[in-house]
Amino acid sequence: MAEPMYWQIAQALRQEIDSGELRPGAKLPTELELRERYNASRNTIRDAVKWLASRALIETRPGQGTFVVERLAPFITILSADAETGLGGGEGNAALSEIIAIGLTPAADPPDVGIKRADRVLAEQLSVDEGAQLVSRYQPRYIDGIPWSMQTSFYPMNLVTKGADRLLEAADIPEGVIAYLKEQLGLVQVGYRDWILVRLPTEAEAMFFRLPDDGRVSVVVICRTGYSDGPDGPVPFRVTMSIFPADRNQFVITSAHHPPEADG
Amino acid sequence: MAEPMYWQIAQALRQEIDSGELRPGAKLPTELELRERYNASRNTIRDAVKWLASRALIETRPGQGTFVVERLAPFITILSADAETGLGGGEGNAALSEIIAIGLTPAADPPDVGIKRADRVLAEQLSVDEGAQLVSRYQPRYIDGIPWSMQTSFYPMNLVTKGADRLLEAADIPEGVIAYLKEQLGLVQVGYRDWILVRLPTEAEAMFFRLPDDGRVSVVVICRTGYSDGPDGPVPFRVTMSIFPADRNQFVITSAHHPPEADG
DNA sequence: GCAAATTTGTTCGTATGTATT
DNA sequence: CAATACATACGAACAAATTTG
Repeated sequence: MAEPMYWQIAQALRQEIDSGELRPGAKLPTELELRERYNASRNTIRDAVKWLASRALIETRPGQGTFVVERLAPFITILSADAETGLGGGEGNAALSEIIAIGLTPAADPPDVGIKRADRVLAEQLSVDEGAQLVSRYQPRYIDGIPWSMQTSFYPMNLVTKGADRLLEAADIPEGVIAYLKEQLGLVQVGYRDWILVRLPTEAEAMFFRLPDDGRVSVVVICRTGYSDGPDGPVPFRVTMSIFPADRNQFVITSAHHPPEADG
Repeated sequence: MAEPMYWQIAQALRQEIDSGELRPGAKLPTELELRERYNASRNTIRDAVKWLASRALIETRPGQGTFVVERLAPFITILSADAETGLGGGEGNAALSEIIAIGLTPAADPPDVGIKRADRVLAEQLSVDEGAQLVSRYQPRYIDGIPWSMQTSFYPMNLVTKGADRLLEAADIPEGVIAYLKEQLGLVQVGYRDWILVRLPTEAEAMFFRLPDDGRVSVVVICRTGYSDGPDGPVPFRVTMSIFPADRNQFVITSAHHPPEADG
């Protein structure tokens, strides 16, 4: 027995889960019962349980027991532009993306509006000086009441001084900011760049999404920079950072012609 | 003291890491030293260390000690088509994506070629019957000798019977399969759909990428379906699944006109 | 190359605290 | 309030990996 005992116990339990003997939502035997079944100490059983819990196969609930996790049906978000319907995958309300909503009702809290100085990354993305004033608009988003994404958009302050006053109002812009800026300033988004990365959630993100306290669920960060046409080429005018829990979100991007029946 | 001791110790150590007192690569005090410093038992110290290790802030090396992790500079992969240079972001050799390579040398092992029956997902993606014969071509990819991605492409068998014999050869197709299929069969990729998700690595993936044994590093799965023009609209002819470790890979997608200086 | 010292990994036992039913 | 179940914390011993002498 080259492998440690807790590992072997974990594999045995995993096999029960994989085989369907223990179905999602099912309660595992208590630590004391497992202690007897595998003839190991309670600490060893706990090590086995932790091995499975850190891989998101089971979860422990103090006072209740240990349960096989129930996989959430993933939300699928369309990131791409449909060439026919326009740029930016449904930037109507959701600035970044549109969900495949079949009987699901997306919602958003009114935005928190603030003024922020550009850090190095934002300054580079928006082609402004580091420390330049930006308008930030933060919105938590929900699907069927479940926290879905945290979205923050940043705009150079000169858009406000040029007349886009509503950027500073802490109220939703129902037609979408892209449409508002077009109407108000004639600013047209001619393209965008998405930058995707995966990292561990901050404490605030873990709290909002109700992620487990350990670091087993990452978040996907999608940072979209929108461009308008300028005299010397494209000029960035908005950066949107959207945060999604990685365990229940997937993304689809289409390029050029694609078939309408597009899901997995 | 509402918070447990191991948590407080973990926070104290995290603060030392965040403040730069403990720099990346630095060795933490040994468990015995921490035991004295915090006046706790070794098991409690170990719980604190585990808390930090599960969040990828530190790593333990048996026989050596505990060290602050050194962040790898992320590889950035371009997923999008540049409208001018053609479809599919440099599908020359790499089927899916091109890396921003500044002095980096990408490489790939010769492909493993196999025949596989389509499972439900592949059958749907490729619009073939479940169980239909597919050619699979698997290639591990490296950057500067470091495992970078695992890439598997699936093609309907009828491409072979129509004349694309080299799909069955266990040899690289240097000009790229897209170019080969165009030359050989006149098959043109007119678009594609990328499907992105994050999940825990399989055992084989963890081994190939040398990921830590615990489940703290996820992988990003990018599933690209390529389409050609058919009499009744686009027809899928290839599915490529690429696996990347989430801790050292980022992705960029551009849409429409975008500025040339595009990185973060 | 080997033996000793160092350091983390595994396993046991025990006691007490906290959350839920 | 009592019972149940997981969480925290202590102590101890031995094993395995690595470095050092």
